[in-house]
Amino acid sequence: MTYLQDRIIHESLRLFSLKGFLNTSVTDIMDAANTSKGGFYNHFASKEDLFFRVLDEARKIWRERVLFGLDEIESPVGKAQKLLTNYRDRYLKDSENFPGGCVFVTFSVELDDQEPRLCAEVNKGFAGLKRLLRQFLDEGKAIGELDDTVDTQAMTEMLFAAMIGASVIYGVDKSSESLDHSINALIDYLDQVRL
Amino acid sequence: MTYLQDRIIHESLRLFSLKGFLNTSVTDIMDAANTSKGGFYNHFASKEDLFFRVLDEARKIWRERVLFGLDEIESPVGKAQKLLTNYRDRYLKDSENFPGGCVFVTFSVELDDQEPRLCAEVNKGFAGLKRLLRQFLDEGKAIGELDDTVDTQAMTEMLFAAMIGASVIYGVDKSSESLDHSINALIDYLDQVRL
DNA sequence: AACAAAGGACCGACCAGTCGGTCTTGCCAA
DNA sequence: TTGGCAAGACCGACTGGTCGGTCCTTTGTT
Repeated sequence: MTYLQDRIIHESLRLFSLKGFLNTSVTDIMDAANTSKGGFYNHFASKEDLFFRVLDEARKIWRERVLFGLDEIESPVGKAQKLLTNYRDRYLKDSENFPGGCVFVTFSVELDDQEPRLCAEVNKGFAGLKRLLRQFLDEGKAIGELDDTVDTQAMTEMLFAAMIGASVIYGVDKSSESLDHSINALIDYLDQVRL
Repeated sequence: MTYLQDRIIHESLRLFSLKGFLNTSVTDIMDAANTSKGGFYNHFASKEDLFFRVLDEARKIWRERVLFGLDEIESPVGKAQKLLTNYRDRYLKDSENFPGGCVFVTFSVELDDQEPRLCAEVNKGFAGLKRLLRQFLDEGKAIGELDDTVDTQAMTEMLFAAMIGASVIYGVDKSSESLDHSINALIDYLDQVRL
């Protein structure tokens, strides 16, 4: 991984977050990374190749930010709550890497009906997050932190939907207040269902 | 409003829902509507003009679908719940007009950092929906349907975020099951906070 | 000398939008 | 009733410009 490759990937990440993949031209990226077509195509086979490399990097950053400190918490519901605050404060508000909002959401919305192969790769990440949330809730149920009657699948779908929605809204209006409110409401909700 | 204009607007609505505004070419629309460039530019000043006309039509359909039957319900919280089921069953699942999912979400995600003027128009609709949800919750509080301690603003932000998120997810995976679960969880949540 | 990195002119395809022209429609005079 | 004709709906080749990608040239390092 050379310095230039790294610069291209990170500038792409910023631009994809702002403008999406299809509407960011390779020339845009070259301008932002201060290089040229030749420089780019020496390191990347195609724009699609760049897509997958950027996606990898975005996932790495996402995990580092959102899963931070989760292993220090014992309560499964507490883990879910910590994940939510991380998601809000350490991930969505990161305007350095994601100035236009969550890049996974941008990708999935623009690619779902146009580039199914690329979108499928994005969706793997979504499935992973959903699985993780579900796991926390199921564990909470298993150790008696949540009532037996709680429908963990429905709760997972709702939490997940609200996280995605919060990211869309924050990407559009950049209002910390709305974001804080919606995530806090989710955290409070988890407190309420906790026994 | 001629027949051709109407056809162009409705085919545009479908294509914008699938591919977004920027990634749908006027030629794509002409092919779908079985007409030609000349035919199009006789009725529309520009692609941007088309955007606003399509947006108007989408809003009309949205209101007709989502607000259906609300005035027959007296309970404010019941209205919010009816709005949620309408949103799910009568709006999101309408693959005739919105085969690629909610067009407002598609617009706002792709336009927020690229076409602020167009995006601002989309956001007016979002603000309206949020105002409506907030109004139902505040009315519920006023008539004693909800506890005085309920934070209606936070609850509104959460409901709104979950609605937007559910629409993103449904647009991507077209899974009725996920959609039903997340919306049902919201409806149950409103039942739980209701006194 | 040898070779990888970087530069940028260039290619065909496609973009939004224009424009000269054709064809259909319906009105009006005889 | 019929012939003439204007309005405007519609067509599609065309324009300037941008797209992703190629390839030849130059630069820098060893």
